[in-house]
Amino acid sequence: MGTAKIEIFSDYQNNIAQLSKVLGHPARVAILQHLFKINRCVCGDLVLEIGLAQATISQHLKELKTIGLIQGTVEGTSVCYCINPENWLKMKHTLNDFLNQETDTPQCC
Amino acid sequence: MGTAKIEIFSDYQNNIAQLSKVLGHPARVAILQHLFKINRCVCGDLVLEIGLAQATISQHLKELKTIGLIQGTVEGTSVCYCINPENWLKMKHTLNDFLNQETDTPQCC
DNA sequence: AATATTCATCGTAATATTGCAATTAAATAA
DNA sequence: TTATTTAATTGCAATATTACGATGAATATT
Repeated sequence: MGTAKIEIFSDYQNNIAQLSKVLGHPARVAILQHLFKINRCVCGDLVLEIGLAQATISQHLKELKTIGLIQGTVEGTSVCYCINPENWLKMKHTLNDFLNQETDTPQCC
Repeated sequence: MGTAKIEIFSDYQNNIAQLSKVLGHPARVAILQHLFKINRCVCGDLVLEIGLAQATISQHLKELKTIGLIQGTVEGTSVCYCINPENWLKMKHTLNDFLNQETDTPQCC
């Protein structure tokens, strides 16, 4: 128990859920927002920008990196992070496809 | 610890995160998909449709209902669930707004 | 070489989530 | 009334997530 039964769901359903889950924490939303806002690599100041400990930010960055939404390049002692445009676009299309579902006929309740 | 520090984030960031979180489980994605597919109220067969225990489905339905994505009407001994179109649209716009962020200039890494 | 800076990782504590069996509650059917 | 049906709730176990201090690894600076 405690684990989602992903094996009984379709790849599509698991994909939507996985992408949404990564966006399901305000710190990760804030990180992505900041990366878009400054529109370039960020070396380090994310810890100052968001008010969480360095270890915590690093953990959130890892999740964003694992799913491919951001990419990092080592620059000396620091690491530069930025949005991965292709994967962001892919996610956008996938989620849009799901969100655009519409009901043709009126609901009954 | 263990709790997200929602107080240090903006309402917007928390809203995006909250909506995404609800979509962050394949069972809830499957439920929503089914409601859209059959395009009318569902009375009961969700437990058969998804392969999870009745108590588990009920819990997921509660989360979807709490955030307003679905609504339920009592019909005798059973309850009819369907999509809440207005709230679905609101969510769609909110998430689209976030997903449509774009980088004007090329990334540096 | 010694020190400082930056970030990842480890270990740990607190809380949340997932899933189910059992029970309860409410309405209908007999 | 007494079943029967349906869905919510409760209680529990297993796992996941969040957060942070401490440590480690890599590079830069002195």
